[in-house]
Amino acid sequence: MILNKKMLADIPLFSGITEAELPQLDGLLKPRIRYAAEGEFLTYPGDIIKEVGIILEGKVHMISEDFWGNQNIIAEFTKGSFFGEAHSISGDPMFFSLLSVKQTTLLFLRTQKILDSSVHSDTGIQKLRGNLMSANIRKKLTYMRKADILSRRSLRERISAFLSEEYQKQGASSFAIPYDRQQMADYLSVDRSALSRELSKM
Amino acid sequence: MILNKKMLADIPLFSGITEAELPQLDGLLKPRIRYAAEGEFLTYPGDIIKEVGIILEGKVHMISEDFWGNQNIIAEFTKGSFFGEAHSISGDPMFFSLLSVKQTTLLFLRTQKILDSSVHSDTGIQKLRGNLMSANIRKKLTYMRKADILSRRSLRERISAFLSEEYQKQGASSFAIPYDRQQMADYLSVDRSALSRELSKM
DNA sequence: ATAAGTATGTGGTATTTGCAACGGAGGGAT
DNA sequence: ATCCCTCCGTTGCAAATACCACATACTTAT
Repeated sequence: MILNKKMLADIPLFSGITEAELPQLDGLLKPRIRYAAEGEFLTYPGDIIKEVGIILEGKVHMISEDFWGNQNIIAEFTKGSFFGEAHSISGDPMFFSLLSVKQTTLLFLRTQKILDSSVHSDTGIQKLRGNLMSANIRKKLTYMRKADILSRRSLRERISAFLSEEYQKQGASSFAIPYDRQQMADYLSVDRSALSRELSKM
Repeated sequence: MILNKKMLADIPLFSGITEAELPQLDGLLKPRIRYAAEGEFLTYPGDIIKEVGIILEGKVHMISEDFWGNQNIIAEFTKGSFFGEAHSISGDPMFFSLLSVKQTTLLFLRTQKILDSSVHSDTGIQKLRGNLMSANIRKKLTYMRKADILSRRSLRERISAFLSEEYQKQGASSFAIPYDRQQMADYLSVDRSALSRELSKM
C-alpha cells in the first residue's frame, strides 16, 4: 500500500478522510509515485491520460503552445494542488503540456472509479468525490472569471471588470489588489507599461 | 412531489436516474418551478444563491457588467442546461447577472444535499452527483480553453491558438470551424473585420 | 555606505486593431 | 426576374496599445 496518512496530511483532496479508509482507496485508485526532474515534461498535447496528478513536493506548470511556438502559462501547481482530473475523467486529449519546473514528487491516482457511481459502499471515496467536486467548482469559477475579464476588448474595460470582480469577491468598500503590477499585467494579458499608464489616467 | 419522469426526460443532469428514485430526490432537493418573462432578471451581481437552475424551456443569458455599464454575455443556457451550481455550492457571491431572454420555465433544486457526502444511501443522488460532476468538468475545460485563447495578445496568436485547439479536439488532419465569422470573432473577442483581414493575410 | 536588484512610472514610436462604411456573392421569397 | 437579407471581404482612418528605452524610488546584500 502506498497511501499513508503522513503523505496526505497537507493534501486538501484527502481532507476528512481517515486512516481507516485509506486501504480501500488504495485498492480503488491504484496509486503510484513519480519523481520528475526540473525541465522534464510530464505530458504533451494530444496525450490521453487516465490519472489525476497530485503534487507532494515541487512545482509544475501547465503550458500551452501554438503553431508558432508562443508559450502561455495557463496555471501553476504547487504542493497540495492537483491537475489532470478533468482530462482523465472526460477522456479528452490534452491541449497543453505539463512541465516540471523544479525537482518534483507526484502522486498519481486512477480516476476511473472516482466517477463510477456504482462504487458507493466506501465512504472514503464519497469524501474524495466531494473534495474533488468542490475543488473543481472553484477552478471552474477561476477560469470563468478570467475568461470574462479577458473578453473585454479595451484595457480600461479589463481593468474595471477586474476591479469589479475583486470588489465583489472581497465585499468591502475598500479592497486590496493582491498582485504587483507585473503580475496584474500578466493576469490581464496586457503590457505592464500600458497598464501602468492606464492606471494613472484613471 | 414535483419531479417526474416526463419533465426530466431531456435533462442530461438526470440521465440514468429511474422513476423509482425520484421520490427520494424530491425530498432531498426541494424542487420548485419558476416562470420568468422575457427581460426578467433572475439574479443580480452580489447575490448568494442556494439552488441550481435547470432550464425546462426558454433561454437565459449569463451577463457580466462593469462599472461603465459595458455588458458581456458569458454564457447562454437553453433547454436541458443548468447554471448556478458552482456559486450555490461554493457560497461565493455571483459576479454576473442571469437574464431570461425569452419566456422561460425553470426548475430549481437545492444543492445543499448534493455535495453532502453523508447522504449516500440513495443511489439517485449518487447518479446526480456523477452527472453534475461530469458536466462541471466539461464546463471547466470550456472556460479553460477560452481563457487560454484570450490570453494571447495578438489576433494572429489567438487565431492560431484557436485553430490548434480545434485541431487537437477533432484529431483529424483536416477539420472544420464550427462557427461563422461573426461567431468566431465573438468567441475570440475581436472585431469581425479585423479577423477577416488577418485570416486573408495568413 | 555602496552597489546591485526590483518595482513602477513616463515618453516616443511603430504596429495593431477597432470602427464605420461599402460592395459583392449567395439564398430565399414572391 | 427582382427584391431583400445575410454573410463575408476590403479599405481608410483614428485610436489604443505593444514595444523599447530610460529615470526614479525603494529594498536588499555586502
